[in-house]
Amino acid sequence: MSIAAGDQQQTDAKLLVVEDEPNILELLAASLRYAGFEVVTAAAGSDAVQAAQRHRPDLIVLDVMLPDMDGFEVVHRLRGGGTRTPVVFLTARDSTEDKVRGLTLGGDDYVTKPFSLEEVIARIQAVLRRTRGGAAEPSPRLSFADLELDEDSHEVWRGGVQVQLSPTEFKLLRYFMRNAGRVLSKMQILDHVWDYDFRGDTGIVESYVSVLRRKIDATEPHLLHTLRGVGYVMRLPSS
Amino acid sequence: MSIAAGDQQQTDAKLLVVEDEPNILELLAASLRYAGFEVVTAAAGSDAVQAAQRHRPDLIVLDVMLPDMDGFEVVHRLRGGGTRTPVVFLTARDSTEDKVRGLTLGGDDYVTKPFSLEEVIARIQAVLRRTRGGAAEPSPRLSFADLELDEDSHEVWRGGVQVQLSPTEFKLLRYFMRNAGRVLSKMQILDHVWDYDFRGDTGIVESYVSVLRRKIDATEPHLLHTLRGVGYVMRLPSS
DNA sequence: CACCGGCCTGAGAGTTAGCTGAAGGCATCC
DNA sequence: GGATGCCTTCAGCTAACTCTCAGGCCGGTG
Repeated sequence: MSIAAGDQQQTDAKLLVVEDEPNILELLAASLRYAGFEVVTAAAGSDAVQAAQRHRPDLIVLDVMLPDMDGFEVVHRLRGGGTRTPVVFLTARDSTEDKVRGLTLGGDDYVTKPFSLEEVIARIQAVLRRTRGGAAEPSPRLSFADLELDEDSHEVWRGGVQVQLSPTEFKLLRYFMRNAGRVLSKMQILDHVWDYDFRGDTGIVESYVSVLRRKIDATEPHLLHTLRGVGYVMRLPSS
Repeated sequence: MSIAAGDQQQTDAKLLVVEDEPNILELLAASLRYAGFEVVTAAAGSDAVQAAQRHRPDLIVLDVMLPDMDGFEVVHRLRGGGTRTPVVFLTARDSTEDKVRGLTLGGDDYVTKPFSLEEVIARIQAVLRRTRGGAAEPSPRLSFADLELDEDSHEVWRGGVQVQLSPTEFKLLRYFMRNAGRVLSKMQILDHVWDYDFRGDTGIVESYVSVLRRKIDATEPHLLHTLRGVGYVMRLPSS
């Protein structure tokens, strides 16, 4: 898989990632490190509790299904020990979401498998923003040139005019904006914006870039540029 | 990501939460903190009395059934010590309900288990309002655009015309109005508006939003908007 | 300048999220 | 004990979205 160098904006937050499937653990750890996080990992619930006590992470990414105990049990033990570290849960989509309920109460959140890296990183940053900055936060916005994107409300404006985007279009644009000025290959885009189990080819990236251009890049100056044979980049025209 | 920063309007009131079931204590503590309160906890009656004397909370959330002594005994000891801290009782929906009713004359209040967080927070704020602001309080109203909601009388108006809502519809609307401009996921709504033991899925949120739209959002401008794949938001249409 | 590979884009099939009316069950009121 | 209102589930429907594909375009290269 290919990974962007990008996404730093959180100042050195330390994450504990807990996941028993080695491939997914590796995928997460690598890309979260690239995204600027300090990452420690654990593959089982008991290890997770220990690791949390030793490393004192700012946030825990926690698979709900673990071999020895489930994610809720892990949290329960941590909370019993007095720690209130926020958690982002990873949960299967089909699992009856009974037990997931209650997660959105204490500032925690969840992401369903299979996920896209964009999704996970966005959730992690949102939870960190909330827990760090206290409660009364201004809406988190990305902007580039006269493009503006509200991560919370999923609203997008170009030159002050609001634009309607579908969920995938939104994730793609957010990825571009977070990595503005950086060249992104189609493979990279696929790996970050689409779910990790997506089995199509990069043609779909072309399709979505095309739609995105029509929706948010129809006016001068154009911001989304093709680098033939390399990928795409969001930047102001180099005149 | 889309969790509300939520519900602050009480200025830093300090709460003591007393409850012996760890899960419910955790649920309450986390979400009340999240709602902007300062929270200290106790799991038994004796601890509660001590904690009350040490921390001098503005209000106590008190389970009636405790392992060592019941809630009334706790209050009795506190009152004996001269403190007049207001109390919101938590009680099972059974005969003791009557017993609590007698105690709520002095400005206290009670909530029956299983409760919804909206309910608990609303009661806490109502009691704080009464005890802080003295007696002659104006009726507490929420308003957004030409929507108006009276928290005491449970009356609702859209554009000056009164609308009849069922209890659940009312709670749902109040939650939207308290978090106007903020995106709320169906899961969040379920967690806040429905009782914590509700075991259904988020389909019921769709049903109630549908009804609410018919009752309070049939006229322009529409205030309740769907963000596909994300949740709902109450706001004025953007352009 | 002709060819080739990469890229663009619109159309269409298939899938899913969300909306809504209907109906059963439960509690409450008269 | 019947009637009413409310909660909850469900199924049919619609609109929106995802993804694929094919035909055409464009740029680079021989």
